[in-house]
Amino acid sequence: MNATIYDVSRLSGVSTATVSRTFSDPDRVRDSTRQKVFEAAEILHYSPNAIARAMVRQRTDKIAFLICKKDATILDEFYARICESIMRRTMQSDRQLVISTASDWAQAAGTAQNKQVEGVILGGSAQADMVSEFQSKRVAVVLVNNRMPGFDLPCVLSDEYGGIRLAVEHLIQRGRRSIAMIAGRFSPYIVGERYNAFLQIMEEHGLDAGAYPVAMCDPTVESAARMAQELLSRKDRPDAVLGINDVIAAGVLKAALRLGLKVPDDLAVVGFDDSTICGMVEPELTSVHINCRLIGELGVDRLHALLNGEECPPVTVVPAELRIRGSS
Amino acid sequence: MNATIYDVSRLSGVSTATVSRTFSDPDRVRDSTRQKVFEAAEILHYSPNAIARAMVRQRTDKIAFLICKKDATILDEFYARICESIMRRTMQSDRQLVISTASDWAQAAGTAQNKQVEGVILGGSAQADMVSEFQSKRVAVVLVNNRMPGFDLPCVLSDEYGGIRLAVEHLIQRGRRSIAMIAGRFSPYIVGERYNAFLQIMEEHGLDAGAYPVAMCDPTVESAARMAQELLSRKDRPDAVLGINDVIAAGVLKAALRLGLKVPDDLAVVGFDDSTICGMVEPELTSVHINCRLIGELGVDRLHALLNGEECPPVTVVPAELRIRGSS
DNA sequence: CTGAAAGCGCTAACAG
DNA sequence: CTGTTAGCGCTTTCAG
Repeated sequence: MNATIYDVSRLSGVSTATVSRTFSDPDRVRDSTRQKVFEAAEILHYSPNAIARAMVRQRTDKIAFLICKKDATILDEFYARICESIMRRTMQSDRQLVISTASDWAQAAGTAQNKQVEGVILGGSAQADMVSEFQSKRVAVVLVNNRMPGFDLPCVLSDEYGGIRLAVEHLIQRGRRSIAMIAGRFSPYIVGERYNAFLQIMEEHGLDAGAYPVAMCDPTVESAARMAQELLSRKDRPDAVLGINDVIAAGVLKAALRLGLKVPDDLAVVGFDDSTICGMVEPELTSVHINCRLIGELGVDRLHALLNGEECPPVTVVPAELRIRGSS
Repeated sequence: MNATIYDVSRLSGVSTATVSRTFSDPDRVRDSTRQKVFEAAEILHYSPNAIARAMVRQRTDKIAFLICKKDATILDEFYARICESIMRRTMQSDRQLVISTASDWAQAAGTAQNKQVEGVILGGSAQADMVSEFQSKRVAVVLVNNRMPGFDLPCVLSDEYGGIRLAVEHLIQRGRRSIAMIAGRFSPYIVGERYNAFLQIMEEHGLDAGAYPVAMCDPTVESAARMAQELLSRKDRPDAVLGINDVIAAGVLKAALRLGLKVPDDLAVVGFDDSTICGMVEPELTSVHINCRLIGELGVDRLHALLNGEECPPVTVVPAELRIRGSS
């Protein structure tokens, strides 16, 4: 069916070994030979059979992106963005990508698919035992948007702290002084980072971060709206609310609307993630933008480095930006 | 490193051929033999090497999901949903999935990756020449959310017509009579279906679908908002607007808010797709729900059928549902 | 720099 | 129902 190395060998008049070398390491054959081989290959539409190659090399050049998250996975816009970037970047390399959920993956453990993977990018709140298992099977691991103390893994993070700083300082600059934060049950790492950053930066500016209880609601708009409605009904209501992400912030916007508060006059609202939601609501939502494309690319690059035995920085932090819109 | 078929053969005392049979078609060996083999395999942690198998079988069991869309791909929630379902379904089978964009794919044509795929699910507005090319390479093709007259391909569609009917009849039931539609430059197939359905169903109910120009805006909220603002400023403004999808409907909601119109009292708004947006806006958006999970699963099933040489219905239509919320 | 030859792990006739 | 045997297409020593 498809041309094989034998066909090329015959047509070009060199041995199959030389054809093989020509394709896997062109510098190891003489110029003129290389040319002959490539010409023959061209004519025959030959390109190496990856399966046969994988078999003899005992390598698959296959990596995986696992989203460690119970509910919505790729449906979470944030992961969808990272995923897209990882897809693109991997396509450019000569490695192959399989995308899956941590739970699906664990379930299918022992599958051929599963065993062929030489490296994984773990997104979200990966479990330590999962990482240990990969390491014991000598599968390279890179963490994205998470870190795991005690493990020697490269990780790629967005600057949560810096993002919160941008948001808080923006609100302060707009004259807001009583700023509340509403958090939600998302990835513990993310919540921890953003929440601590909030406390720290408020304090730094001499503001009382403890003036309002930092509410921990379910990660849904409705839950956030209810919580916000309560918060905004207090006589000492805040003049600004920082949502730990855009969904929460959208809930705050809803609450404001229901209570007849004008945004941003009576209340400024800022979100985090800069997702599509921001443009859908009225007024549009100010939010901290995370460079998901870059995170994805760096994740792939780190994994490739690891797989190629190259040096690899343990932590990479991607800067955040503030996108100012109508809500503040 | 890993146990091979030889190890199992030796430990269980049968030939490698029998071990092979035991794994690829258990019914073809005697009960007692099968047991012996599985026991030995268990002990050795053996499982067939997919690469070696692929090599001799000359099959890869690899399929692809290609999203045919210029801009946002997996970032489009609709495709993300279908994609997720396809991922899950494929995981359950013994085939492997690669996900890509039509453009990325075309660009990387001739790659090993690319050549290994035995079947593709094409989502969105696939080009005829792409399909022809696949067919000429004897790659099985299934269409999802699109159809291509003149090609003999199974396709899985959602019931656009039925969805629009649900939406329009719901509005009529709510007492609305002057209903306008706002469309946008999305996939020509989708726009065509939904638009024609609108005209037809309006007429069926003796309503004038031509009372308002069916606007064709850019597929962004802002563009929709502008268009809606114009439409809603007419002295004979409609009492209901049907957005061709949720983004457009969100734009209508924005316009209403800006003009001080009360939704749903002054204006009912209905969207299509039932995306996350629906819950983010205030009031929440009534929308036509599409069963993306089912579409994805059926897509995979059809492709598997094709690949297995089984009979396969040419067209499968998945019913739509209306999710009624505050905006109507 | 190039060639000959020995597999990688598995399956598929073909016999028995 | 089971064993023997000949490869699948490629890489990689080891010689030359």
